[in-house]
Amino acid sequence: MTVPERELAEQLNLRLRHVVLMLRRATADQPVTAQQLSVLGSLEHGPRRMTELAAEHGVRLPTMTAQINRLERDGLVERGRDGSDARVVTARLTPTGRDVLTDGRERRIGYLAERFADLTGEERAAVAAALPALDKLFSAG
Amino acid sequence: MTVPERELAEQLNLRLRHVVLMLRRATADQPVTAQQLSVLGSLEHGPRRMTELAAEHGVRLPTMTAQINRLERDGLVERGRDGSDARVVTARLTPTGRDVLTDGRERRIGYLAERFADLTGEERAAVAAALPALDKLFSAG
DNA sequence: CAGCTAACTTAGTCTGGCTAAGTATTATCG
DNA sequence: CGATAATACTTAGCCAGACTAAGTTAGCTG
Repeated sequence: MTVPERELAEQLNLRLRHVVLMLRRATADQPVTAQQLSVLGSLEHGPRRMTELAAEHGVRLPTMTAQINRLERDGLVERGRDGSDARVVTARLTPTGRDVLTDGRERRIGYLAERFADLTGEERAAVAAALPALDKLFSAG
Repeated sequence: MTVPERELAEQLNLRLRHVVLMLRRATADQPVTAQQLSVLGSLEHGPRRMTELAAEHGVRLPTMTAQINRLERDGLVERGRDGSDARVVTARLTPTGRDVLTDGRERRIGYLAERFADLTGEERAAVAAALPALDKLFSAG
C-alpha cells in the first residue's frame, strides 16, 4: 500500500499546530526560552563564533547578536575573541550557563518522557521506526 | 523489543530544532505568518469568538486581540457581535481572507509534499504509521 | 438593585525576527 | 605597497507576537 506524499503532507500540516503548542508547553515555566536553551546547547562543547551560531539556528547575524546580548546580560554566556582573526567574536558558556543548560534540557526531556509514557509500547515503536524518515524530512533542504 | 520513553524523549528533543527550522522555511515568502494562517484556519467554517480563538491557539486573550487587530487592519477578517451576549466579539473571514487562507495552505502543503517526495515509499509508510502515536503525543495534556 | 463575574480592550514590557547602515579587520589586485 | 573589496560584527529601527495589569461594558446572582 503506497502512501501519496500529498495526503501525508495534508495530514502532517493538520498536526503542525499541535506540535508547536506542545513545544510551548514543554518549555513553559523555565527560566530560559526555547530559543535560548537551543543556543546554550550549541555552546556545550566549546566556544562558537557568531556567524556559526546564526547559521546553525537559521537566523541572521543581527538576530544572534541580540540573542547573545541577552544571554550575556543574564550571565549565561561570555563573549571572547578568536586569536587568529581579530574580526571574529566567539561566545562560550559560563558555569551558570552550563547549569541552566543542564537543568533546562533535563526538564524538557522529562516533559517529553512523561508524554511518551502515555503511549503504548506499539505506539512508541512506531515513533522510533519513523525517526529516520523524520530526520530526512526535517533536515535542511 | 521495547523502546524506553526516556530514550525516545532524548531522540525527539534532538530533532525539535529541525522541526522548528523546517516550519519556518515552510512559511517563508508568504504574505502571512504561520500564526496568522493558523488563526485564519480557525475561521474557515464560520465566525468564532475571541475567547475560543485564544484557547484554541494556546494564547491569552490580549494576544488574540492584537492578532485579530492585525488581521482586520490587513482586511483578512472582520469583527462582529454575538446576538445573544453583547460582551462577545466574534471574528469572521473576509473574501480576501478566505483567498489568503486557501493560497497559504496550498503553498504550505505543497512545500511539505515536496519534502515527502524525497522519501522512499517505506519511509512514507513509517511516517504514516506513526501518525496516531504522534497525535497522542502532541495533543493537549 | 448592588456587587461580582465574564468578555474584551488598552497600555506597557519583553523576546526575537528582519533590513539597512556603520565599523573594524582581512584579503585581493593592480 | 596601497587602494579597494570582502568579511565579521554591531547598532539602530521596525514589526510580530507573547505576557501581565488594569480599564470598560455587559450579564448574573443574591
